[in-house]
Amino acid sequence: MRGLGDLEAVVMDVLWRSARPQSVRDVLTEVTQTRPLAYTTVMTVLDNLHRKGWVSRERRGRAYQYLPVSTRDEAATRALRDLLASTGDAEGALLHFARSASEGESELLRRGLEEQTD
Amino acid sequence: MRGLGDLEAVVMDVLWRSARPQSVRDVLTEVTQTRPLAYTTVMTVLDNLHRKGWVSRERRGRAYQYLPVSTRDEAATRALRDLLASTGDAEGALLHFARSASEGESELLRRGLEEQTD
DNA sequence: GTCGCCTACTACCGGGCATCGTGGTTTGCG
DNA sequence: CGCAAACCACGATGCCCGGTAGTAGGCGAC
Repeated sequence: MRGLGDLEAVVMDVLWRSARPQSVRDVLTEVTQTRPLAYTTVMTVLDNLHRKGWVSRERRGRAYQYLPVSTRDEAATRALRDLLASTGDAEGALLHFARSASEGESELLRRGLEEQTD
Repeated sequence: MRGLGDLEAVVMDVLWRSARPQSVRDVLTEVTQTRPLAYTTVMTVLDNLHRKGWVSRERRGRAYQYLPVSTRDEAATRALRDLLASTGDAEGALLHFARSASEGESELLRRGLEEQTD
């Protein structure tokens, strides 16, 4: 994801997959299944994500509970718009994307356009 | 643009805006209008872009002529797809994007879907 | 009051990018 | 022919960010 490092993305993924706010230990437990990391590493990452505005946190006893500020889809959409804006020709890019969209992509785009929430 | 540094993006922009292949000196002349840079800086950047596969080059006398490997729109579209793939839920993201598309975005998407080139 | 978990703070390293200098080679011109 | 200008290859430096973690200190449980 744009603006996130590898580990940061992994951590955000954990938060997005879980319905409830997660403590550092929760995330550590999850992430350690596939990647051995120190407690403080995960803590630092969560702190950085908080500082950068990706997650909010509230104290629960002595520990923090972290939760994403946006849903995964919202974050992705924002990233898409950022990317488009950075291309120097957002409209050309979007048009070219739609023209070259695959079957599946077209389907999703059409559906989305119909269900439009504006 | 995804995968490019600031200066690299500026240089790619110069290449994309010009119809013909550009030498280091050409790019330097252009870029120096707004940003004082050494010849070798631009040369290094172009060399890096070449190494990373963003541009190709051919010798023209003693100098290289650089030209983009893809059009701006193609590069942007590839970047969009990369980004989607990196979100962890490409379909959800795309759907959410289409649903939340602005007036102008929707217009472009519809047009693109109609003119579809597959 | 001691043990264990938590946070805050700091540190270090590697990689990527911006920036440029030097040295060497080619080429046009006098 | 000989020199200056243009060009390239290579390497060096500095900075910032992200991954990784240790240490110090607080607080709650027992």
